[in-house]
Amino acid sequence: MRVTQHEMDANHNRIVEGASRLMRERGVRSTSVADAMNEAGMTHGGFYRHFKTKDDLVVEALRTAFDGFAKPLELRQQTESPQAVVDEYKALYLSPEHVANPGRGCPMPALGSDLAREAEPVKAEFTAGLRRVIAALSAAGKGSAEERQACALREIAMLVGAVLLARACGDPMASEVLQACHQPGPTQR
Amino acid sequence: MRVTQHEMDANHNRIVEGASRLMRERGVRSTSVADAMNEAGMTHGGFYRHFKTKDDLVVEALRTAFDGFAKPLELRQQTESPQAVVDEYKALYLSPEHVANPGRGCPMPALGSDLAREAEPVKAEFTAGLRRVIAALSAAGKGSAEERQACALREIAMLVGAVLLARACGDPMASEVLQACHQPGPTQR
DNA sequence: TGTACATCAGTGAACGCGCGTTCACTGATGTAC
DNA sequence: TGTACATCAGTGAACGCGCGTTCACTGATGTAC
Repeated sequence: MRVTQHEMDANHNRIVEGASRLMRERGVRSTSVADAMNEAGMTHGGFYRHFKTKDDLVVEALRTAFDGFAKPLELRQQTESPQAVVDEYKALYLSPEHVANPGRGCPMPALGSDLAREAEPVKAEFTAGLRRVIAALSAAGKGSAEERQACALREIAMLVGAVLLARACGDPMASEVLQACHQPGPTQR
Repeated sequence: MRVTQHEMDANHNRIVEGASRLMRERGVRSTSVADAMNEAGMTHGGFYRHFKTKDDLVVEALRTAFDGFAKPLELRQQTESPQAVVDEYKALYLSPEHVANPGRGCPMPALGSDLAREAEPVKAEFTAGLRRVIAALSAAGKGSAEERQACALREIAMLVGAVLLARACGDPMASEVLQACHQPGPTQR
């Protein structure tokens, strides 16, 4: 039962978006090709009309995850002050809602440990996503471009680490982590 | 071919230590029961003389990983100043060697994303390990115990996030991340 | 615009494989005398 | 200390299951005339 080109594109997007959510929730290895297809309302057999291998899906799903998480940030950047964007991002990132809903959240803490073991194309996509977030957050602050970028990187590392720890610990430690990292204070020394 | 009690204990430790390293390198799901037993020079059939389920091995392997990584830190604490311990830990943590060798490194960035999806006993073990690291690092700095603990937590979150990002990106981004996080500067704002 | 036909998106059975777990078996260990 | 025997750590075959991938098939779509 062949479908129209337009319908096929829509199906493709549904597969990638569903897989992107499932992988952030359950992990890359624990999301099967059949899971991803069922999530899109199809059966596993048609998978290879859309992707050469499962790895291809991982790359597209990662791109989609960064898109969904970075795009709102980039849009807000056009209407708000750089510092306001950073403050809002930080509050959103460290919220209990973000910790509780990895499927709709940042792919870095959700998939980081997994993706560190994946092949080059996946890592390249991850790097591209991180660069987008750095760019969106390094407009604020003072100093040279390099200094502001390093500062943004430190901030991102802390946010990613905080959400990772909060999710791996569970309450009540999760709250302690979020609260500590929400404070504007310096890191040690 | 029954072995002595002493030999059995030694085998148990070899299984746990090997699994601890393999899991940090390949991930929890990608390290099979057979992998862990082969690593200890045995066959998979004997696994259930040592563990009730694979989950039990995960908990023990995680404890061993934290032990190997936190114990040197705690020992140094008895002979050096709190600030020196923190400085050395940070340098070690952000070193390219640590990033390149997850099997002998901190379990938090290596397994964090995985463990966030595991059951309660695993998360409890993770929390206990994190508390050990917090305790070892919160002796330095000034302010109340709560302030020093929050400060240590921010520092740990940044370190964990930095290694996670460095591993998931690969060079040259990895070097950028490590360099930025090594600077003592404040996080954003 | 209408007709004939090649294309191909999606289906569901099948493949070989590795997984966690179970089990009958082996033979050295530990124990009771 | 020596003997007889129950225990049980480790082996390797086997289990049911889900995985990624392949493939013959279906029938609506897109195209050539």
